[in-house]
Amino acid sequence: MISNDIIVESQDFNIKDILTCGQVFRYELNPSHAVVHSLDKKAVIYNKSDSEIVIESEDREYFHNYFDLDTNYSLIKQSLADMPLMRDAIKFGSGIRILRQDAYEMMISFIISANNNIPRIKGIISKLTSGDHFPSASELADYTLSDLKGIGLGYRADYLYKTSRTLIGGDFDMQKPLSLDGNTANKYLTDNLQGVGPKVADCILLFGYYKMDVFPVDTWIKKVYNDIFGDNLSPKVMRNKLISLYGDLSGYAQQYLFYNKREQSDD
DNA sequence: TCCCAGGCAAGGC
DNA sequence: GCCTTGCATGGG
Repeated sequence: MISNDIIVESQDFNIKDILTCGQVFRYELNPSHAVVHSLDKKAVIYNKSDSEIVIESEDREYFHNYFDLDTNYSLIKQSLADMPLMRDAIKFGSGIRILRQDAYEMMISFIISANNNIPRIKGIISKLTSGDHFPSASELADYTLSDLKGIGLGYRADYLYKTSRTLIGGDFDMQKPLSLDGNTANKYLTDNLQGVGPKVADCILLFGYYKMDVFPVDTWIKKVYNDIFGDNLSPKVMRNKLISLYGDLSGYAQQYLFYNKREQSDD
């Protein structure tokens, strides 16, 4: 019997960095191991030795792709190292990888994330899922508005109510963003999905469509930007300046910067 | 009590 | 186009 386990070198792979850098909400981080959920699939991750990590699951191929194991993060970090602000951030989050998550799950998760904090986001998503099952769009559409409000969504209940219906309505093309550049894809999402603005759209594109020419600007990135450059620009201008700075590596750069700032600011 | 959290929609200009 | 305002909820 062939094992489904994946063995990964720990060089560019750190469980805590990957799970707590803000890209994924359905995980548990334990001293001895971690568990991560993607749609209805689950993987258990643990350190086998100082140099090796094991990923256990029932779907080796899925999680090979999910953990982006065909991308060389040493090269990415090398390319970013000489760019502004990056050196400390890369050192701090050296084990980050951008997970290739499901686009639909990212839509739901990041609609919930708007003007919200991470523990609460995790709690709400946890209430939406039953066991390991993440609700499909049509299952979400079966919830009444008061059902959704009852799990603490607040005004975001209306966003999920409407967006779930858009997604099952047939006019929205889930594959469309794949063929578009970052800016055009961002517009496609914000034009069609309730509760998806520029920032949430960039998160969906980065984590759900693996597009690197986007730069989610949230409160933490604003702090980073203002710390360094001092000027208080609009999120849109800030985003465009950052993308022109980091180019096709913007998505990676954003995660290192976000993780660094947020963790260093913990009380 | 006020401020904040991976912001967005709507309305006014 | 840009700018302002209101917004549910829970934690500090």
